[in-house]
Amino acid sequence: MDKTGLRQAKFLDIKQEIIARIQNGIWAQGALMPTEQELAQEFACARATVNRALRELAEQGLINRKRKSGTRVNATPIKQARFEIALVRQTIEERNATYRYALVECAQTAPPDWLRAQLDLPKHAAMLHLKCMHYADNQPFQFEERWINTDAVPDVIEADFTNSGPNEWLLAQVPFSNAEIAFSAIAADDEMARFLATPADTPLFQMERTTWFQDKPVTFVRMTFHPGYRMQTQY
Amino acid sequence: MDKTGLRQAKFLDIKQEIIARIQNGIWAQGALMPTEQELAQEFACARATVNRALRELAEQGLINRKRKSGTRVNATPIKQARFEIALVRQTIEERNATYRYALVECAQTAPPDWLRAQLDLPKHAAMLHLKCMHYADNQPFQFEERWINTDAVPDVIEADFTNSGPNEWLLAQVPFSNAEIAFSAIAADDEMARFLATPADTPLFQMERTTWFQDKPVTFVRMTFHPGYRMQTQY
DNA sequence: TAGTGGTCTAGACCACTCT
DNA sequence: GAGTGGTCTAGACCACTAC
Repeated sequence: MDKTGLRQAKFLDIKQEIIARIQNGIWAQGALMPTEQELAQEFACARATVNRALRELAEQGLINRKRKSGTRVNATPIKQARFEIALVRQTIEERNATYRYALVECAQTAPPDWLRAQLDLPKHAAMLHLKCMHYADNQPFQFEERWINTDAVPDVIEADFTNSGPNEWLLAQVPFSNAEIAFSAIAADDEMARFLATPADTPLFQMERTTWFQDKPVTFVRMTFHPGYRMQTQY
Repeated sequence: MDKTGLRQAKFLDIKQEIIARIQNGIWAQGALMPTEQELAQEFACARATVNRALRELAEQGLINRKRKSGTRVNATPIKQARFEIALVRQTIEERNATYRYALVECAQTAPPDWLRAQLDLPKHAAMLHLKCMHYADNQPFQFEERWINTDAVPDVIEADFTNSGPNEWLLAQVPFSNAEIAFSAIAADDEMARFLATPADTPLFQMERTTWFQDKPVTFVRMTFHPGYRMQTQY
């Protein structure tokens, strides 16, 4: 079907049709939908094709599937917003701005207590503590404060962060780790205010990220953005 | 197969194995991976099974697939963070706190200019303008300011928002719409400060959401959270 | 033009869970 | 017990694209 000149995968057609039926109230919220077999008959396709459409809709949170009891339209859709977390460099270059990086500070220290707790580290763990700045068209864009667990990534001691940021280095060394991320609003302290060229106590958007590699804490980073920064997405 | 006592789908095993190989550097970043056929042979399964594993890894952004050229390990993984956007009521009840709602203000007005621009509305559009509060254990949790396009949802004029919030009503009326969402940090103005029981100019976390239903703007909402609020997730 | 991933099929067996 | 979704297979054709 649908050989009308448009070539779209059949399971996408089915997804669209199902969404439309839900939006138009043909299948009400909380209501039971037809079984995969019935839908496969209606759409004249294999059950696997219907299955893929329904599986993706379930992943998006629009429907709820249970063996034996069937597929239901979710009453309160717990929708998910997806944010792409890219390198600052990419974020800036996508805005057609010139990226510039500067290392502010770099030293080996013992972690503060709150960080030891957060990363579940032993008392005398050795860490590398960094501060750096990211600029877009020479305007302050992001202030980055980072701790790296030298136990998890020994090579970091010899790494040179004068010309490129620790994030890019880490991504090359420790690919595809797990992370926990948090967004919040904070007031600029004196240091941030100076680096981000803003008055003290300005509200700033902050992103914190803790990263593990194979259950070993690797790094904690606190990225504070310039005033007015917005994080946006569709869903 | 895989009758070793563990019951996990084979495509999940394959996913894990591939992630492990990437993490251990067996397949380096940017490198070409074996074809689906070769992997199917190695894992002694159908190509469709390998396909599903690789498809999901590609969705997660770990690998990059192109017809004819093959599958590559992504060099700079644009990872995605997923946030679940639920009703305030749910968010609060999940924290085992008691939810309370209060309507502050509700009036039909013309939209301010910036909102007309944002929603692409005609000059004399009619809108419902609402302010309300959400409490957790009687502590201020979220201040909500919302505009609803009465043209898109005429029934809203007769809706009663004294006992439950407009979001719950809208979800029941306009299921599964499209939305755009933005996070930012702002300073509390006098009104917010009073409602959130905080000094003026306190940094606050704010979430703005614009919602469409079938290409028609439905509502714009600005949710401002109590001081110290953090939005968290794993990825 | 040939190789790769993208999709689809018809059928099968299994796991879960409602009754 | 029986019905539903979850997965897998072996094979097929197609679309894209590097060569």
